[in-house]
Amino acid sequence: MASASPAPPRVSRRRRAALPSETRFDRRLAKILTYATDVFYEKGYEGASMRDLSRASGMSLAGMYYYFESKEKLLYLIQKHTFTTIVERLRERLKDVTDPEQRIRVFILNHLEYFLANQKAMKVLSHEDDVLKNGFGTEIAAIKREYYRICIELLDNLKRAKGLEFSSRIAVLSLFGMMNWIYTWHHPRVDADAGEMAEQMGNIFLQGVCASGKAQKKRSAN
Amino acid sequence: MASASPAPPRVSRRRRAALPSETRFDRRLAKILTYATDVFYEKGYEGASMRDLSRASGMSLAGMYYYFESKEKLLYLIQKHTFTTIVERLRERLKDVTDPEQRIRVFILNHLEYFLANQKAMKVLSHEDDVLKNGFGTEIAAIKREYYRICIELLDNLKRAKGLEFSSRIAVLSLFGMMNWIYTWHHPRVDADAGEMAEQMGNIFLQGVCASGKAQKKRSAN
DNA sequence: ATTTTTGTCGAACGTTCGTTCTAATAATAG
DNA sequence: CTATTATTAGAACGAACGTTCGACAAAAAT
Repeated sequence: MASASPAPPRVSRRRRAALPSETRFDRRLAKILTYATDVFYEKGYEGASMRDLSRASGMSLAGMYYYFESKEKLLYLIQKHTFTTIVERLRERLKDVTDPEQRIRVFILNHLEYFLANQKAMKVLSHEDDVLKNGFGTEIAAIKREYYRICIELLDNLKRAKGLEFSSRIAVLSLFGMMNWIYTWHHPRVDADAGEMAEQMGNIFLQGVCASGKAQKKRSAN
Repeated sequence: MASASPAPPRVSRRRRAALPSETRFDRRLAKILTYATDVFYEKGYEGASMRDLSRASGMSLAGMYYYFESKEKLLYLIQKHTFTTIVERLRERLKDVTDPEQRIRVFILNHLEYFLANQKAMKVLSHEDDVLKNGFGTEIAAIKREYYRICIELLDNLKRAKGLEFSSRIAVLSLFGMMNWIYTWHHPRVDADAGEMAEQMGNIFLQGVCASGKAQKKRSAN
């Protein structure tokens, strides 16, 4: 498996890379990724076998390996695509907003909207956080760190604008916890949609950090 | 494997259930549970093999099955013990406090203190949430629902006492998210201890729900 | 001292795992 | 219509899986 395998014939990947920019290969691979996401969502990465994945995709076990070289790479592709997309969309949305508080609300809304619209993929991203090894793992970790950085900066801006004082790290990670935990309990039938959820979590979080950040020393309140 | 196996000799479990109330068997089993928790923490339930567990326990593969009848039962024992203990301690602590806000702070402190003192077990409880099937699964789910109920009641009391209005469900599950997510990021060397963490998360959450629950209709704030 | 019980182990069971070989088909091009 | 390339599948690989068996040592009871 490791070292230099003597056979380079496989791994053609992109056809001629010419015009259509989305080859049949790419489209089929994307389909497989979707089916695989379903299976990983239901059984977890370790619990899902390649045979489960092939059955769900309607493709033979061997046929799968024409599209990707290992189960681990498959998980990597899912995570990379999901995470890249959510960061992309966030950057787009942040362009329109300047108010520090609103920018945080945009962050929360973007996260929850994408999370609930792609719940399965986001569970696979959140839950199978530390299963990728070596190169794959570090690449996903880098995107994660970047996403974290963005949120920290948004919060630091709010602190500066409002003269607040609190630990950005704990606040941000608490916020991530609130949002990411959703995959364990949200049911579209009974729970509110992303907009409503973002409103409420935004309220709790923003009023929380604003109020608690104001009092340098503890106040007895009333 | 299924059906009525002809051999009833195994499954003696508790020795004579008499005086010492903690037999050698129980003590050895508890040790194994601790080692197993470490392994599940590192590799996940599906990713950890019985051979991994036997190696960590310093006991032969076959020897393990003298103490429990399956890998799933082992996970069940870990989760049950962990969850039961945290609820027990909570009940004890709540006896001393009557103020609704303080009771919620007690809840948070109890959760975080136990979480950080037993981080591995708590990850195994949080992360391997839906892997137990049938009887095992429903029993753990029942404790979880009970724990959730307690928290909802604490929050409803606060709402009544302060005349607040917000969704208890979203608030509680947000709080659980904040707290449980810790297992993904908390490092004892760099992050604060449970008391400090409970203080800060308690601030964010309580000020958050209090402030956001006061305004029935949205205010433009400033 | 010997029987019974309690604890432990090496070896193996049958099954499933991720992956690969080989060869046959479908699509595309000349 | 052939040559070529992209795509699929059957069968098998060795390794690892959870679990069980039967024999055996240590401890406790008689």
